[in-house]
Amino acid sequence: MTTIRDVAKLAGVSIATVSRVINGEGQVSDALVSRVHEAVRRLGYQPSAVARSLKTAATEMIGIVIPDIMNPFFPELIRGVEDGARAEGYVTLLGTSGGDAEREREYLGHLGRWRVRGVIFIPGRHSVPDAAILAHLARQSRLVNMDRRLDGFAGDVVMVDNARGASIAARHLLELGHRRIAVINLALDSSVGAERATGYRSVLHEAGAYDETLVRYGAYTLESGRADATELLSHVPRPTAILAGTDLIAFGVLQAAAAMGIQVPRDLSVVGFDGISLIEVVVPRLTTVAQPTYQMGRLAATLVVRPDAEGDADSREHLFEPWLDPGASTRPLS
Amino acid sequence: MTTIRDVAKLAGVSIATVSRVINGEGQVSDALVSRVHEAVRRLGYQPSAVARSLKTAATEMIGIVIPDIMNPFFPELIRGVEDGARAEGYVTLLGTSGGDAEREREYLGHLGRWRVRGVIFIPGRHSVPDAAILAHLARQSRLVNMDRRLDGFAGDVVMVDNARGASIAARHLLELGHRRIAVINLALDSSVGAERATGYRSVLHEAGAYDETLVRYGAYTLESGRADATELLSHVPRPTAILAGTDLIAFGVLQAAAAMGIQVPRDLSVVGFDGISLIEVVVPRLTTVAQPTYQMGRLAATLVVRPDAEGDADSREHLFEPWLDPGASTRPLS
DNA sequence: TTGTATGCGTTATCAG
DNA sequence: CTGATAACGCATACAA
Repeated sequence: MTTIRDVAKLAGVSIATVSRVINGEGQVSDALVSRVHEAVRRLGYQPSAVARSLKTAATEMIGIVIPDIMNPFFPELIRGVEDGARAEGYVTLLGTSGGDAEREREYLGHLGRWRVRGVIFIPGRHSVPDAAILAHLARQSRLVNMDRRLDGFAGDVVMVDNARGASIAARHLLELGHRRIAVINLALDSSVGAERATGYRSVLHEAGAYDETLVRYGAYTLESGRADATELLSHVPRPTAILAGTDLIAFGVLQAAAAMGIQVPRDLSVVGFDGISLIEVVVPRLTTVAQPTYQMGRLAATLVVRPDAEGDADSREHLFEPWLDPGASTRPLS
Repeated sequence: MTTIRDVAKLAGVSIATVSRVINGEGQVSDALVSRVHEAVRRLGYQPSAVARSLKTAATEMIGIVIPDIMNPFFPELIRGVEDGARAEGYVTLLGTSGGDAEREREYLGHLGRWRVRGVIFIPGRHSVPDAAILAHLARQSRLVNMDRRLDGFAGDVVMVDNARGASIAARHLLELGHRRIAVINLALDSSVGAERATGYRSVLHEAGAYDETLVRYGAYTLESGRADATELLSHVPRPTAILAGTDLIAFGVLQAAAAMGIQVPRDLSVVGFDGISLIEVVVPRLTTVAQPTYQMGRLAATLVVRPDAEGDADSREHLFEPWLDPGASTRPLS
């Protein structure tokens, strides 16, 4: 490897001057500046970020730990995070945990040893993250909790208002005249499932349309949604609408309906949650409650690298507003 | 931050001993080993990967630069890469270029300055990567080119046999009796498009079924596929089948067909390419030519961190075999 | 404006 | 077996 010393020698200056030129600090005469630049160019010199970081005790790297990159929600989130990081000159270390607490620990450990500026952490469903590890990470870097709530966590939290979103979805169906409404939600052991459950329930209950026997709790997968839907749609009388806890679950519902010869939206209205871009792909285009996934990722990254930039520094909880994104999978009850 | 010195002091040993214990090297008496471990535990000490890397001149990081993480093909690839890296104790730095040469340069620069062990590079469609940057990267780390061919590149290449895959798709339709076959392929300026084009053409041509007026070249997007399909499907007589250059394009074809009241597969057979997991979501389930995306990612990572592990070190070109993954979007011409 | 010298937290060499 | 100590490549305080 060529080092700053090689550049200095070739340019006939000291390494301090080379450093100054490269970082644009201090006053250096034009003559030396161009000689240094020339030497850098000739040697193809690239300063070592490793050495630089050791000296400055800062890395210009952030980490993100997500449960599952195959879940279409996360690529968009990552895009936001990466753009946010990039805007500040940071690069992103990615770790996918598969929801496994052991792998979460492993990645958080890596991130800590690399002394990243901060970590955006989305815990898996069953993860009981090692409190000590998190505490240590938080001490040396900024920790931002996203999407799924980490209980007992004191730092910044970025997520959508799940209860609000769920109530928007439920209200939409009620306004369309539906009353026999089934719910296929995420299991209650995740904050996402629990919060959405309260949203669905409170609105449906208020309208006298909450039927516990039509409520299911499953996993964040298409298969889970399909299975639950298949069972629910065989009830007599059949539900006229289904509230799906996520878009992926809603896709499963669409499949189940298609397989049973039930036409959406004629015979059944379906509402998803998340607003992943793939809702455009299915037929009929899914009606869903969307969240500003990309923006949330960007905010999380900004919170990590420039915490003061976000106005109300006191507010640790950044709750985003979801909105109804109407598709062709819902229509008035006829 | 707590350093190796703090640990040494608390344990009453030299920093050399602490280092030995942590890395499990050299001979250290049991007594000191446990004293060091105890001190590490008490202080919550985590060795600095930055300092370690400066000393050892190795980082245990690899980089991957992809064009677009929203393209569902890449998350699966990344999963393979990350698992492969993780298996060797490496972490993954992610960069998405948006196909922009400027951002590619930026990320490759970052990766070089971080002295990563190697880089998996998937160039964007129009990228003319700076040869000098690549050469420099290749000198200090291992460079693996994936998916889209980087011309003039001398290192390892990992990709599917595109021509073979395209010919498999074309043959499938021919065997089903189709003759009026349209092709919606990727633009020829990417190696993927060009190679698939030769596969489609040679097989169709041999069967006397190659009709240049039914061939389109577009972008890797659903919209592009939908637009081209809408136009092609208005031809008289209408094509009875469409070869789509990617699954996403095929999704666009399905949408166009649905919008025009053309039933798949009754009135139109559609074959995709890539085998992304979402083919399960659409109705009818897409017939496609699949590639071992995850495995390819794993191999690329292994090639980077342990190049000797892959038997035939002489062969630089790792071409994977695609296969037909039959769905419900194709059927015999009636 | 420029250069010299110190130290960042490790690993590894060399003595003891 | 254990401990001093010298780098690793850079940024920076201090001198000149």
